[in-house]
Amino acid sequence: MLKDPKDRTYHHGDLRRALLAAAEAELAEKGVEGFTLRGCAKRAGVSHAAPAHHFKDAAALLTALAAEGFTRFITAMEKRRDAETTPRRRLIGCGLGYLDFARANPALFGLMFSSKRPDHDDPELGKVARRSFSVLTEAVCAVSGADPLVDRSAMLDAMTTWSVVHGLAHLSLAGQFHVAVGVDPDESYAAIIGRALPEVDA
Amino acid sequence: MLKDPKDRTYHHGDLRRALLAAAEAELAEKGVEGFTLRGCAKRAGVSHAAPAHHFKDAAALLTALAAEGFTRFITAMEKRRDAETTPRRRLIGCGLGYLDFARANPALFGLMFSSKRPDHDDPELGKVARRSFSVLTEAVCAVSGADPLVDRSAMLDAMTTWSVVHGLAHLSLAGQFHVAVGVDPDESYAAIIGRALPEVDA
DNA sequence: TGTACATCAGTGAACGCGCGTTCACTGATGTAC
DNA sequence: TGTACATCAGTGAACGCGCGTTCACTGATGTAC
Repeated sequence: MLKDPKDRTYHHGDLRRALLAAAEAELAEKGVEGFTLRGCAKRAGVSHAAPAHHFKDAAALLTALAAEGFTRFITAMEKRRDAETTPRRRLIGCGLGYLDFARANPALFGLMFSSKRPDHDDPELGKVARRSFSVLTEAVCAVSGADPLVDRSAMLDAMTTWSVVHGLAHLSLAGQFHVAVGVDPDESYAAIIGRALPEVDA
Repeated sequence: MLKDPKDRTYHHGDLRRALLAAAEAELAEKGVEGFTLRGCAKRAGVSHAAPAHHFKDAAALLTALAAEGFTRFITAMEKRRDAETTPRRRLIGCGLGYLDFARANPALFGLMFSSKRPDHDDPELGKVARRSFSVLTEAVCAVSGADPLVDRSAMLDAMTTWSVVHGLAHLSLAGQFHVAVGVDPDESYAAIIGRALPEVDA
């Protein structure tokens, strides 16, 4: 994460980006509760006063990081979804992408969903978070053929799918499923998501 | 939380219990990330050095609090379960108790499941946490008639139910379902849990 | 192309703050005789 | 029942630490002429 001293210039070039990367590493290493601005600055190789030029405070940095997390989260879901063809398999793909992201970025996932340190009223963060949720609900919609916004049963279907995937992600990260999951987690996870889905097509 | 000064004796009487209560209030007010030992001591009306006689450090206090949370969590599930008669309704009752607890104690729920500050390797905490999980899996078992420990499909059923309830709790606390849930959350929640259940009896 | 200058991004010393921890102490309690 | 004494639980002052924040500064960059 630290720059090569030979590349060292007085001006960093892209400290904002470097701080986001440092923050992510810091988060992974220390956890949300041990996260500090000074630690990020040190990791990015700048003085501890430098971040102030880019982020008002720690909350602002964490808010930006959470937003970046959500865009990567969306990408993870879309990637798995687009590898499938039937609506049902595409929906399960979204769920598996959701779980891929959570397992690959546990600390970031926790920041996005379980921490109060980011400013969840930030419009930018709210926008991208809502967009990520719509990826899942749209996939549910494609299975049931009904719009969750008008059809109550479709809404409950969407909430069910979202809940099972979200719960699976949390419990999996908490290490509750180690034994049960076995060597190929994807297979178990797909079976679990499938169980929570309405039996429309197979 | 502070004692009546007239009751004041040099020895507190039950400072350990008072500290646990103070910690819970402190947690609810400041969040896990803003939780401090000094704040607890102040709230309990003792000097900040007093807690050391009862808890080694903040992690020990939070570990004990999380353990207490799990026992109350178990009670919440059992209460709702025991109000029902059929296995399926008893299982849904467990889930609703799970959600009752999460909504009534959001900060404590977060401490138990999403924080790294308590010592999750503590044997006492591990024991009561495992016991709480078994309440749910036993109820699943009563529905399917199969033992999750031997039957793989029953295991997946248990994981599905647990996941959907856990995800529902998290998302509900995060405020994602406000609009969708309506005036009677229980009815929506029961419908969602029911959707994730195998169709054995009705 | 060269020079002067404004702007910007980073430095490093200093600050006050609240934290956990330590320690000598003191008042209350329990027990032995 | 009374006295002496050990033990225990809480006090309050002191400490060092890392935190966020501030501020005068300085080096790099971009632009006007």
